[in-house]
Amino acid sequence: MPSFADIAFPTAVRRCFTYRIPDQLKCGMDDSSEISVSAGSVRPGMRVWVPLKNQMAIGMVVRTHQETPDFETKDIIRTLDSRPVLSDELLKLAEWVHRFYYSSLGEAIQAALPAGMNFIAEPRVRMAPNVHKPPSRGIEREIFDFLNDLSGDTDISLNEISRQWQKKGERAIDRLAKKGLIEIWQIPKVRMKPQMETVWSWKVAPEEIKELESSSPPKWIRGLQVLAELPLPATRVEILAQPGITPYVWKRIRDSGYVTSKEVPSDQAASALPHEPDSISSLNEEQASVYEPVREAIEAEEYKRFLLYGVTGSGKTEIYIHALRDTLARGRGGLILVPEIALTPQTVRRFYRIFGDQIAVLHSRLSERERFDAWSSLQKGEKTIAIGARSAVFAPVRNPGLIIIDEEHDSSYKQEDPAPRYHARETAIMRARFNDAVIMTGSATPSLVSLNAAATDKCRMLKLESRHALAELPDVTVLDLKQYRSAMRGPLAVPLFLAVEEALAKKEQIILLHNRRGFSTFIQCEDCGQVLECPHCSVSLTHHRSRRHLRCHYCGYSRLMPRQCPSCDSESIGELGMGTQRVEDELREVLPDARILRMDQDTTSGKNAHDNILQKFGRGDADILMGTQIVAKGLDFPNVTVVGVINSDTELAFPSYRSAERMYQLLSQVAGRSGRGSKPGKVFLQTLMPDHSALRFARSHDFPGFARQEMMSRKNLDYPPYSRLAKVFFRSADPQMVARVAETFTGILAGLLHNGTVMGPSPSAIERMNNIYSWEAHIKLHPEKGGQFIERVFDRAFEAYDKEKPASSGKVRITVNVDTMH
DNA sequence: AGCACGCCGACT
DNA sequence: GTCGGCGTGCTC
Repeated sequence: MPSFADIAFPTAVRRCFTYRIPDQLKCGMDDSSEISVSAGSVRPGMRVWVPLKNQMAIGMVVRTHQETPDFETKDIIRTLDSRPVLSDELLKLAEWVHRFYYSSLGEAIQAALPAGMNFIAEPRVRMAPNVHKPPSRGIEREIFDFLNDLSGDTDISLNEISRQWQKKGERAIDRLAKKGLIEIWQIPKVRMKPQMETVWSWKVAPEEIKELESSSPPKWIRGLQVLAELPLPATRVEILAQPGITPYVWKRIRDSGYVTSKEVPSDQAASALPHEPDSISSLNEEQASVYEPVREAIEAEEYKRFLLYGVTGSGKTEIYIHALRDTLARGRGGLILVPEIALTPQTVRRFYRIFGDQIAVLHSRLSERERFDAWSSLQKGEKTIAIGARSAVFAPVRNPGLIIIDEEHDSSYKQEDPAPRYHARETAIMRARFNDAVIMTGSATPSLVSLNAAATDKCRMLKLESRHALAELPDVTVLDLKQYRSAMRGPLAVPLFLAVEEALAKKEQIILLHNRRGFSTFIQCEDCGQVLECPHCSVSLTHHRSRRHLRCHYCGYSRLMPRQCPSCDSESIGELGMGTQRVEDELREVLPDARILRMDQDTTSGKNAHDNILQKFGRGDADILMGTQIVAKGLDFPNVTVVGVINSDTELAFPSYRSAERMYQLLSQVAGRSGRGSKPGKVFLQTLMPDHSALRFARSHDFPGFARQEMMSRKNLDYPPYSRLAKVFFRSADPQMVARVAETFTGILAGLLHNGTVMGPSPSAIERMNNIYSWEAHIKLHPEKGGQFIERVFDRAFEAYDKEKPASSGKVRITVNVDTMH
């Protein structure tokens, strides 16, 4: 009976393709009717090499079956893995992502595989055999000669040709292939193989060595004797480390054929971090009682969801550590997700100290090789805990029994682009369900989505009320900038300025947050009101003072600062808003003796620049750390006693239903930077809107109050968590066509869904970016509806759209973003 | 999404 | 003729 395999490809095509499994690649049944798996047999989770259209491609087997399809099938050529690289569990998770976030299955699978294992085919070219007459002229001749000069039957990647000759080269290659002068074929581009190293062992039997010795010069004999003492196989480095074996002696031993080499996978270098498993601290009374239900759930080995709500410093990490320990004790694995920005050596060290090299760290700053090795060690079961950012939700931890999501409200858990546009928190919840695992999410300012889950018993809320014994919540002062207009010292209102001076005098440290989201320094004409905008993106240009030019932060366009308004020729054009650079300059003027460290995108572009700046500040090499959002994220600086937010309102300038939530989170996080040690902290929030709810509640650290009010306003508007918001995004270089397609497609959606659930379409906030126009529509889905519903709605919409789409609408890209964060 | 194919206008 | 741009349709 023929067998078939459904195969997913890493493209945006949402459906799978069915291939025949040739007999030699089948999983047969043996006599005892147990499945006998022969090497190379096709199983789900393996990558295979198959013909697709008129070329070859790498695909992922997602299902094998006996259902003969009603169309012609092609054969699988061969498998690329000897065993599945994706477990059934992760395959199932990828399928869920594929439905729920409306991505292709291949895209979801790609997200679950480490970089370097991405399934991509590489086209190669070489001379056809027995070609004598070269093409007459032009690029064809040039490329022909180039290939002809390659020695023997050497081949070269098509990419190399494209790099040298660009598009023209690709055309020429096509023609050369048609004439039969060259051959094009593809090989699977398997970038990552396990790291290999060369080891040496005896080629001759030990008895024979004795004989050989007598006829050799004394230097070698000594070398051979030393070598005989060594346990072989050994690496070259190990061998040369022996006294008496000089590089020359080694060369002679090798060349005489006493030894032979082979390639073996190398082990990972041992980690140098401190490991003290016994340093696990016992939980205090409150932590212990909060932890109790978690412990019970871990014991029961069933799906259970917890929301750990506690301010910074209330000891959430201790609870995570205890939960992990109890999970490992039951022979199950653990998964820890943290925001990328929080994935610092400090965080890792804390877990490493207890669990040692049980932990695999999945870091964006690791090399591809290192990430692949970390991934493999989890898959092989050598490591049982994974810690990483968003994409680590797919880490191949075996039999995961516990998933931890720290700072669960953080928006970096949502992947916005490219597809799959998944939310790691929601994906982790599904993974926990599939595995009968416990999931614990934690935050000082939980997302409204999670709070709602707790209110509806989908999740149990656990509260840690008290901050660590010594640390007290800081005093928060709201400074109304309208009242301090004539009492400013540079960018600081007098009370903040005085607090900074006092801290400086006491040799304490200060953090200043200058929020730049939404707008920064822009140039406006005081006569006609014209704002200088980027000619390619409808976004205001940012003034960079140091270079006296204006720059678009989206596309990189730059121009000199004009003397006159380009629209009315008035000379009264000037700066509004304030860039971080200028705040720093003004700060230096009013605080000439303070050592100021600036941290923002401009100063943290280098690879480790971010860590370096934080380390510098941590060591006390600077008094003031000033920067954008980055400075608000979870770091412990015990000597910081004053935190100031220079402009608390800018978050609100960004149009989004989540702006208030984000603003509260930001303010509360930044407030948490103060008073982390034994000294009490002071927080100052400068604002033009002192009555805004986020500020009002932040002043009294009243997150529940803020959440209650925000929840009500969400309910009134039917926004998340009371609905699920999906964004449909339309992009094209043709402004008329985007608008038309957006109208058509949105109309279809409105016909498929209830009244009032489809909003828009409208041009995006940044209508034009890099000369691409974008429109968007938002739809509100019932929050209880799952992936099946989402898939059906959009499948139907696209089906209907295919029938009534206008001519040449193909250049409009339509993307779906379920649970979008903005 | 790619990518080939085929149609069409602009040229050595 | 032939080169290159762009719209259309397909991938088991």
